[in-house]
Amino acid sequence: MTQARRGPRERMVFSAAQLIRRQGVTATGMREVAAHADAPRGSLQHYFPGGKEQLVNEAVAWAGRYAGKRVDRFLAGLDRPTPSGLFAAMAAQWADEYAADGFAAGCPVAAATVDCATSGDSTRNAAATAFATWRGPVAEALTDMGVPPSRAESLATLMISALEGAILMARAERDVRSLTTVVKELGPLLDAATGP
Amino acid sequence: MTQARRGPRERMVFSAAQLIRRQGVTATGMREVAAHADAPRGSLQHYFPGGKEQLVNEAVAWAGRYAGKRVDRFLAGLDRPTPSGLFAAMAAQWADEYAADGFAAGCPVAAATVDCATSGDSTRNAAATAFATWRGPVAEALTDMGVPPSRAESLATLMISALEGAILMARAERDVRSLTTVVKELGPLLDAATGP
DNA sequence: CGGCTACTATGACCGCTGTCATAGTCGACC
DNA sequence: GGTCGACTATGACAGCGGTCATAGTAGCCG
Repeated sequence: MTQARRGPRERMVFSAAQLIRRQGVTATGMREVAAHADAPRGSLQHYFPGGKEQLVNEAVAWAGRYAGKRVDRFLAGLDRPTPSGLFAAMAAQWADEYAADGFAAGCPVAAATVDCATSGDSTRNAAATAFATWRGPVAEALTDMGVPPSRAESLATLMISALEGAILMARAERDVRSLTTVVKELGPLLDAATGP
Repeated sequence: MTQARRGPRERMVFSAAQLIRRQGVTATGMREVAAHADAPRGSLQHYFPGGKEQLVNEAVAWAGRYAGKRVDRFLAGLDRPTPSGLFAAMAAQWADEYAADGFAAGCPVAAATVDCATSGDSTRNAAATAFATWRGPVAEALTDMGVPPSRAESLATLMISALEGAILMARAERDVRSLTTVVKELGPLLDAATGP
């Protein structure tokens, strides 16, 4: 999944995303990113002349693309695609990670939003497009399942909102209960939208 | 609402919460908190011998209590209390603030979770109890409205999750659309739970 | 070989952070 | 008055932050 055989630049973006989703943006240092990526420190200013802001923005954008691609993966994994099934798969990815590796990490986009929405306008913008990049495939998948296009965007927003909030609570409580709860409660509502 | 006539200690906790919800925990400095509270710097180590961690934890706890009390306020403001009405009021508080004062601030509990869930265990714990302090009154209100106790906790979790996520997206996109969307989509589901 | 570009390697700078140490002020109480 | 406690006021410290400057290496091209 995470090929070590990638350019140092890409590795640094990836490492930045990993560290950001664990510690937040401000608490993540540039030197730390380089060390985590096994990349030379001098490459930072070479690949990211825009400084930390650029690196963070690219990490956020990467996370958005990753989340969007995952949606297609989830759809391929469902033999009988339903909205609730997709949502359950999205939440299960997080629940599985938490069960396996602990509750150390959250969503990088959320971290960037919380940490930079006020100060860094470009980062805030990167987070907005990341959410859009994520929401797009979800809404598209919903319409493919029979959800009217007018509601697909709304339901996609609801799904991502509930998921992000549940991730937050799960990390705080060190318990995946919030994730399983939102899946259980939201499932029927989502599937009901596929009817005429 | 925010009486300036309070002890310096309380003012500092309040200011800490305000700054944290704007900038995050790490980006908020102790000196900055003291200045924002018009409190002497020397009082920091006097009132908070536990250092920044203690101050942050108290700010998070304060936010949790505040959110819990707001629920009762919202209920008092509704002449005909319904689950969807409560949820709409909770979201409207944020939408109104964003419309009036801009999208600078988020939820302090979310900020603390994102910033300290990995590093600071005591702060993570404070965030967990803050969520519980918030969820309690919501679930209680739902049962009072006729929601079976078995589902009340689940729906309260769903409401807070969706709200937190919508806050996140609203800040990133500088648009309250996510807030209004989750209210619209989740309302019928919530009200349907009051039936037998 | 010379020259050029891509990348790496360090070291230094300044600013800010949380924390500690010390001295000072103020008011109440015996 | 004298003493004690609560609170305030500064200054210093050590550490880390991002960033700039400069020098170095490697490889390709002509």
